[in-house]
Amino acid sequence: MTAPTPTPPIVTRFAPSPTGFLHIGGARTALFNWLYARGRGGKFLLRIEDTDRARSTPEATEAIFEGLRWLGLDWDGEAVSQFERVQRHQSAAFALLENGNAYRCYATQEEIAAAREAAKAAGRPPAFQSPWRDKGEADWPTDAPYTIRLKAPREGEIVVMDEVQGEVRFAASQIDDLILLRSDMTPTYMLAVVVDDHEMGVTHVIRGDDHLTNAARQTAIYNGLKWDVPVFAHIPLIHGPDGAKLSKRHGALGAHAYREMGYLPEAMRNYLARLGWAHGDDEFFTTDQAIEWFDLPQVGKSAARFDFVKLENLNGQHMRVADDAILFAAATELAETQGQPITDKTKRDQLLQAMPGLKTRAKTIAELLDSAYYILTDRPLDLDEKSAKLLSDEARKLLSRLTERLRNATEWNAEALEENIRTFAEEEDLKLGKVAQPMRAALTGRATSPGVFDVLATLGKTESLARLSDQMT
RNA sequence: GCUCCCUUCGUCUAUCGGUUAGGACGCCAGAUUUUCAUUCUGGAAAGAGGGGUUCGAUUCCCCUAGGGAGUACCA
Repeated sequence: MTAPTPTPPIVTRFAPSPTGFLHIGGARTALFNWLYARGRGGKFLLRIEDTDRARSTPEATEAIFEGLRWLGLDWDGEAVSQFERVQRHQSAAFALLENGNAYRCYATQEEIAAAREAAKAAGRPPAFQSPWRDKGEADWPTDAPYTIRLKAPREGEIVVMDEVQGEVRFAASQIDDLILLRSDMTPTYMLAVVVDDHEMGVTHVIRGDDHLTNAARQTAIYNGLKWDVPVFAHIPLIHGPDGAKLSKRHGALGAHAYREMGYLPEAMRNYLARLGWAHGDDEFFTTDQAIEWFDLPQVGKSAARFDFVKLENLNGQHMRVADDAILFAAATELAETQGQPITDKTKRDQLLQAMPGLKTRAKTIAELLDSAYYILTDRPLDLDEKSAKLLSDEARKLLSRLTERLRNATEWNAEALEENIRTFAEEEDLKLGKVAQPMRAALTGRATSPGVFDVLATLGKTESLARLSDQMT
């Protein structure tokens, strides 16, 4: 079933501009590139598009690295800075000038704006048609600033072969003579991307479908340079729960935000991969499976809405099967970023020990930490409303009888304690719940918790008896 | 305005002309249970609208509507 591997190794890339954190849409684009490369023994490169000096910051670059690292999306080699490659971009522009596929344009911005207005009013495509396109050196004014524009084809059409969108055709009239080098001779994005992708050996450009029309423009540049056009795959954007473009209000948060909400990287990868891509009926899968299964033709063409509820469910499923040690590490780390590091050795041990009971009850690490409340706080416990209600006078009397009995217990593990307490309930002629609930309230300060016998076991005899006694007086 | 893309349960999706239109999340009901979860059963829930093509369309074509993207000396 697997397609024959093409001879040139596959190279994909992720090329964010460092103007903010790694948002969720970018993370998914990176994931798709990563999955595609990793599934085919290819390379996944990272390029920082920092040519906009005013908006690019080193902090943002670092945030992107961190987000990618947290998600486990490792890139090959050093990250490339686009800004540092301006000379390469310029020489490509000059090459285009020399082979007749670009020209000097002396049109001022006012002239261009006026021409655009006129075209728009006449209902024509607003693509600016420069009068300098066919002028020669003899016509050039001296000392006037100029830009270098691509001499895009005027006739025919540009066809973009896209692995996701299929064959997309653009009339040449739609593609204007885009600027390659600005009047200060700095390269534009359109040029820089083409040059960098080509020189980095990128074979597959997988990016958001907001770049689909750019693919046509860039194809014109590739053609002018006589370079092979890479395989394009324009994936649909992610929308917010309301169907509108993803904004900060919804899920357009940085990767760090998801981390702080207590999501596991493994679950994020699973959810993000599943958003806009499917492998039959598979919903819950590992990253290795995603690497094995992922392919471009299966990517859907329509935008998907970001659904936190489903993410939570998936995260819960991954937590249930995760190693206790991994969950422990994530929980202690989260506690630390919340400013409440868990330093006490006993508590750390108890947290790890209680993990099997905690992980089936939480959908996020944050929830897990919350339900580990009974481990993390010191006595005397604050009782919440429901647990206070469970501790009626009658219940307290019952508990004091039970406490006496437990004082004599020789074996302090969940199984032995369960047997012991079940016997006690029978002797009292009570259903187990009548004993378990008040006990849970005294032990945890809440009406819900992991199994009480497990709670008893993790807390240990001394602490358990102390907490029970706290409620006796 | 112009160009391009998209449209199956509320949401994410499967289906590659013939299915009782499948799965998952969420929701409802039930079972298990010391609480809460987990787990397990069952249920409600979809092909935007209109034309074609065809023996037969969710599937292919066209139109309409709705949504999205692009249209910069931003990236």
